[in-house]
Amino acid sequence: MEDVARRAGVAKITVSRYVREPKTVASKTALRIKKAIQEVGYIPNFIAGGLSSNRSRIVAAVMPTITNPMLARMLSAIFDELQGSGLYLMLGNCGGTLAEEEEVIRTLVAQRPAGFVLHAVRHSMETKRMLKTLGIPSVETGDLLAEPLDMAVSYSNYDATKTMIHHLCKRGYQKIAFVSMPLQPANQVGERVRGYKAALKEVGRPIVPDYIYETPLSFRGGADAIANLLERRPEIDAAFFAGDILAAGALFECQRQNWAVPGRVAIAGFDNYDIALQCVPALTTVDVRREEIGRRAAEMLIKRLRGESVEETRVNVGFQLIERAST
Amino acid sequence: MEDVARRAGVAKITVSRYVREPKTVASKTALRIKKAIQEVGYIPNFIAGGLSSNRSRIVAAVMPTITNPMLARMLSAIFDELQGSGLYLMLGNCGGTLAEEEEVIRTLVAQRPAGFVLHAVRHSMETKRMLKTLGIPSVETGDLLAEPLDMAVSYSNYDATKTMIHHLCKRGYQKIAFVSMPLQPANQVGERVRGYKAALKEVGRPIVPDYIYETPLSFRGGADAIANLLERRPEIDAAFFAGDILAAGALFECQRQNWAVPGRVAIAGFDNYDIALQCVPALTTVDVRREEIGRRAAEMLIKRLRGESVEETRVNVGFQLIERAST
DNA sequence: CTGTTAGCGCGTTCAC
DNA sequence: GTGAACGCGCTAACAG
Repeated sequence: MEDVARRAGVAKITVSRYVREPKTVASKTALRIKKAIQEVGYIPNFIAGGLSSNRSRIVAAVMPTITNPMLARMLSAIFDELQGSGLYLMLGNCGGTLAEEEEVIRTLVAQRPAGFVLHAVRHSMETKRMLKTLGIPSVETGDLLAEPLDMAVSYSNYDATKTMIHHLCKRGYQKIAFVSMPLQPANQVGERVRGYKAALKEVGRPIVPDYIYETPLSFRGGADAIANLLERRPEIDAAFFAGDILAAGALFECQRQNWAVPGRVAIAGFDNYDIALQCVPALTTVDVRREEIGRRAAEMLIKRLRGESVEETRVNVGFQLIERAST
Repeated sequence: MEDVARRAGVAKITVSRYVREPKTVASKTALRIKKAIQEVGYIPNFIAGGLSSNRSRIVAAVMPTITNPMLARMLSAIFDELQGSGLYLMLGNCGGTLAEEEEVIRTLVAQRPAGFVLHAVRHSMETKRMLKTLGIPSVETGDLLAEPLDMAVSYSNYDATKTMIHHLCKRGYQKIAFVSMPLQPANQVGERVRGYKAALKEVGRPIVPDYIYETPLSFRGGADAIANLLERRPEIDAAFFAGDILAAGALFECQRQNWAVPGRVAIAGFDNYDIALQCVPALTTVDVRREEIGRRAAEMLIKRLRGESVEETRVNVGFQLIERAST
């Protein structure tokens, strides 16, 4: 940068201003600087800039996994939005426990990110302390918590599940199973189980522990679930899967076993992943607009980083029941 | 850090050493420092450290998209490996052209990443210049290029496709279509088309332009492809899809249309995604170990960053033809 | 609109 | 095994 300044016959600070806000320097000067930058092949160093301005351009996203297509979609939306504002995206993997998230955040904060996107639905005291101490804004995306750390954009897993179970009841199904990925302290499964139980209670049905099944989030997991459930409890006539991947896996198993869907068993999913529309029969599911969650989460962070105030810090993007042939 | 040093009765530099390499300070001193760190709630700042040591802990991965499950798997493996060495992962989105990649890299280098993982198969001159000027090591993962920029871990898209087409020929299929995502200057589609054509040539079959079809990488894209191909060219009796997502979408379309697979048309995929094994019939496909590519790419970068020399800079992880019921 | 001065929080280099 | 001085590349704050 020194080099550039000399060539352009200005002070370093003027070059710095040109790099950050080209409009703040006179157009003649700007032109000289531009030329000098090209001659020297200057590549700015935002790290050094961040150190001196105490402001980094990095946003950290902490997710349980990125191989889940739904999270990948959200992450992608976050990324696109950040990119438009010259921000960078750094990844963190938080597993399913508070301790894991704390550990990841402890290492991430050493990079002094400008903001955090957190997908976990709960956080340790130490996590909260670190974010507070450093004054780093955050957006939570996993569920619409009553009291977010800072900001939140999501939907209610509880309501969404309840709505789906009510739909299955209305369609006349009597014995409804609930299948999900393993329950973890920090994931949304707990809220979904709550929704399932609440719906059954509201229509006066008993809660049968055997109808609740945890399995890995994969096609195979869904297939195993439906096979096991129907073997142990043949009276089951509908199953809700907390993820279309699970539901599709179950559907494939039904095809292999020649169990009619929804004749023998109705199948409902969650997420409205592409496959839910494309598989045969198409799956009833819940649409959650992950892209919108990602986009708005990024927007809120960006606003905050610009120093603007964010009026709505707890945004509900809602969900939508999508009825298709599988139920 | 000053604070911590005072409390522990040592100089800042000793604290610094403790943070980076706890073993280099005497155990008694270390204990005092540890205590002081906890008391103060000190959070190290690797940004500042990087500025002074001219070494960052960030690795940038530049991919065309992360919503592709295959890339997500690779990315996840990269991430896990980096995490073990205290490195961070930053994302970049390179689209399909050299210019897009150049632009993304131009902005990413401002964060002075310690290394790059590049999935594109070609790069602009300026991209090469930037990486060279800054001396940033890189690993390419998109294809096994003859002359990588620096290091490369991948497989041959050309060979893999050729192997698959030969398999279809051996199984007796006569009119074989090729379906892929849109060809872009920097993606692997070109290599796969080359493999398709080479295989047909080797067995003395004509190359019919109508049999080559580009479609968006989605279930819907695969469904549209098979529907259009069979309408316009009913003689087609097998189709290779450059992605299991496409192949599965085509399979779903066949189920809707009651076209027997492989009776009416054989379907082959690429990637050995979970769905290929689970759908009915299971899909013949090519297994590419994305996790291994990601893991080894990260390993090579880590070695390089440690100052160790990397003997094998061009690693072929190979591929494997998986024959299943769909062909 | 542009320049000067001071310092961000560390690590490097040498010394002890 | 530990410490002091200096500087990494840039920007805040103020002045002109």
